[in-house]
Amino acid sequence: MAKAPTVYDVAQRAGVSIATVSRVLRRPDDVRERTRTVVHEAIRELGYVPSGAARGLAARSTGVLGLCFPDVDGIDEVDDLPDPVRVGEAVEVVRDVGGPVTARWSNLYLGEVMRGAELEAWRTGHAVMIGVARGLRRAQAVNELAGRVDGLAVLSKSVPDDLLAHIARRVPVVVMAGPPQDDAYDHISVDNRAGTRALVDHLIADHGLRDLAFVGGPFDSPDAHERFQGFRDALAAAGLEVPDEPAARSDFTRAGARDLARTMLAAHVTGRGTGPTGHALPRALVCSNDQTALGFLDVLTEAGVDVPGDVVLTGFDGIDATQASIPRLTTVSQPMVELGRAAVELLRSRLADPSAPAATVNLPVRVLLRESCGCA
Amino acid sequence: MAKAPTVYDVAQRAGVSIATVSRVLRRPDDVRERTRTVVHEAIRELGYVPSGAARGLAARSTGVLGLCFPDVDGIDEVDDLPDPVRVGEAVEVVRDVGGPVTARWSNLYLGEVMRGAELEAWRTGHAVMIGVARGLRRAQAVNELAGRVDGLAVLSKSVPDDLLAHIARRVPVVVMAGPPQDDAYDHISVDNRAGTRALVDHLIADHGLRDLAFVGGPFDSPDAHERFQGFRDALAAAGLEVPDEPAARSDFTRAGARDLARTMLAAHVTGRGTGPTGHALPRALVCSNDQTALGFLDVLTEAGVDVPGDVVLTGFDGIDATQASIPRLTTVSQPMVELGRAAVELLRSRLADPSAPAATVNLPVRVLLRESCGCA
DNA sequence: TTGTATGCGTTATCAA
DNA sequence: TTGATAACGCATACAA
Repeated sequence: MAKAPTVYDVAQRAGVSIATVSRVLRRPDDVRERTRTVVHEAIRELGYVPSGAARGLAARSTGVLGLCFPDVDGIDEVDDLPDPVRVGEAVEVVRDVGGPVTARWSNLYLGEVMRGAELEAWRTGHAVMIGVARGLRRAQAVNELAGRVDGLAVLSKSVPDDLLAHIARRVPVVVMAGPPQDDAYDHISVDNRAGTRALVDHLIADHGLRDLAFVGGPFDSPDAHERFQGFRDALAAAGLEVPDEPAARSDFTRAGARDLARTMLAAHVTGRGTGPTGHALPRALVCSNDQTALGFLDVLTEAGVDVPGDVVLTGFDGIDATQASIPRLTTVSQPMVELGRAAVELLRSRLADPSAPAATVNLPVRVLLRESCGCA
Repeated sequence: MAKAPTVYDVAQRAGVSIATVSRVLRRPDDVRERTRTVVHEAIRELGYVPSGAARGLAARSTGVLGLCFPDVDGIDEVDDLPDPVRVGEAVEVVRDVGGPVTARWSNLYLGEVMRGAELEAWRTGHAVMIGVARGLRRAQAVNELAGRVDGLAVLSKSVPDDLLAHIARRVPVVVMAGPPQDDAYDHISVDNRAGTRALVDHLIADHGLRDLAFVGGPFDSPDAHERFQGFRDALAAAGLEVPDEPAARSDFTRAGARDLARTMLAAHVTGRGTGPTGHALPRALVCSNDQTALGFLDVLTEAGVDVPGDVVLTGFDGIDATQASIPRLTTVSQPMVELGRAAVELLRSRLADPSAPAATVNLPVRVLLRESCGCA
């Protein structure tokens, strides 16, 4: 890196002015063919690569869009992250005895969202910069990210409100995947409620189920809450009794769901009333996410309860593991890639028309009917 | 976005010079406490966010590291990518009859690499910018990426050699996951050869296998080639006959592997010789990647061939699906997150000492012994 | 079609 | 401890 060549170097070598060099790159049609050739030659000989910083400064636009995610690694401070250990060239041989399959929901989810965003950004000639709001320096990191981009897509809850308000004064912000909210930002949300509603409609109408229970998620999850509302909508529409609260709440993890399932199973087996299977499990368990449903499936299968024969089970999210379970899980798949694409799309239209009123795009979901609800 | 405030605005409001504003942000200790407070107040009132472009220009360093990947979406041109279709709020209900599970190896792989890179970058106060080398404008996109970062980590084969040479004159480049190569770049490679060697050593030593075959990958895959070398190393060390070529070659996809497996199976069943299972399948199939092994597993299981009883099967990569198969697949897991971390690490040391000789870091892999090789 | 000159918003050097 | 002021590398309005 001897010192990167600049427009001046190229101009000198090509025997033209710096303006011409710039033009060759930005508006080739305004330059005589011969000149263009000479300049390109100089560029190639010198190994010239334009400085993005200088360009962004002069053009008042960086051509970069930002993506801000919450931390999913459970790493909060620099100290939490051990220095990488390299065992040299040693190959470790490990007897893998199994155990719970690693839950990589978040990784996959975010990865897909990024993929969609990158795709749409590429399509429109933008670059993408990613940032994770984590740690104590979170504010600074988010701030710097905002300073480097033309627009910022933020995953709901990943940035504190006041910080978000601050950076939103500099760049357009779109919030991804939160509940539709009435603030100053553009929103891109996923139709949790309608998705659950459609799923439960199916259970009631096509499978004739009437004894359904909802397994909720964490209290502070707006997604889980909306899904529960969709559940209630369906019951109400069918004239069934509508519960005020979920029958139980999971923590959205597979392991947590297993514990919950065991507890419920024990209570029912020892307990009150009988159902088709000799105990009072509901005929259908509508779970607020896939991990929860899979955890239940683990326990039910282990206990000899047939799914969907004895208990119908459904999830939400559409993670890969739902295709691999036995039976495969009926679920509602989230448009993860679309989420990223839509965010970038919204950002672009906001950039094009800064004065338009804040918009909310509600992305449709897809109900995937598989074996766990009794569909072939 | 009324027009973002600048240092001048902040300085005026705080009644100080722009130099002081800059200092408050970069070297707070050089500023009197009282002054600091005043400036911070002005910053907050004005909603000031420093311009990354201006900063990068003045400081001659952007604080951003770049990550360049090959396209994995099969999208080559803008026209290949349909405009996103929003069905409004309609929820689509789909009967999912199954079929091959979508192969998302690349996505997951790249996602993990990014995760590692982001983590390490965050740790050291850098931002990460991603770029996919795809389409006709690939050269321009890569060029622009290079112009915006302090260093660039490139996935092997994602950028043409001449282009790479060009941008390497401006920013340090590290090549990820290619074969160790003797060029001017820093490399971070995965120990494909030693990993396969260790795996096959295990099959021979611990399971007493002597009739092993290697299912290769595409001709142009250096990874597949190295793994084959590791296979040969192990056979040679055990005094077994060493083949010059893989017994067969898959295209690294599960579907392709299935076809291949069917062909092989047919040939053997109708054919020459007999083995423990009544036909001449080798006792062990060492596959060059997981998808290939899983495709074989599909077909073998379907044909009633017991794995590992009749045929031992192994893969390479360590994708999630290998934990879900029955039996679970013995494989060699790639250090994907580590790959990203190491790349950023290398970039940093290169930035710190531009004159150091090009280095190659060989990342160790982990052999995961599971049921498909006969381990409990 | 090309060149000149100015400004973009910071950082950093040097004085004060 | 603070303030002037000169880069930084490019885009662009205006002249030629």
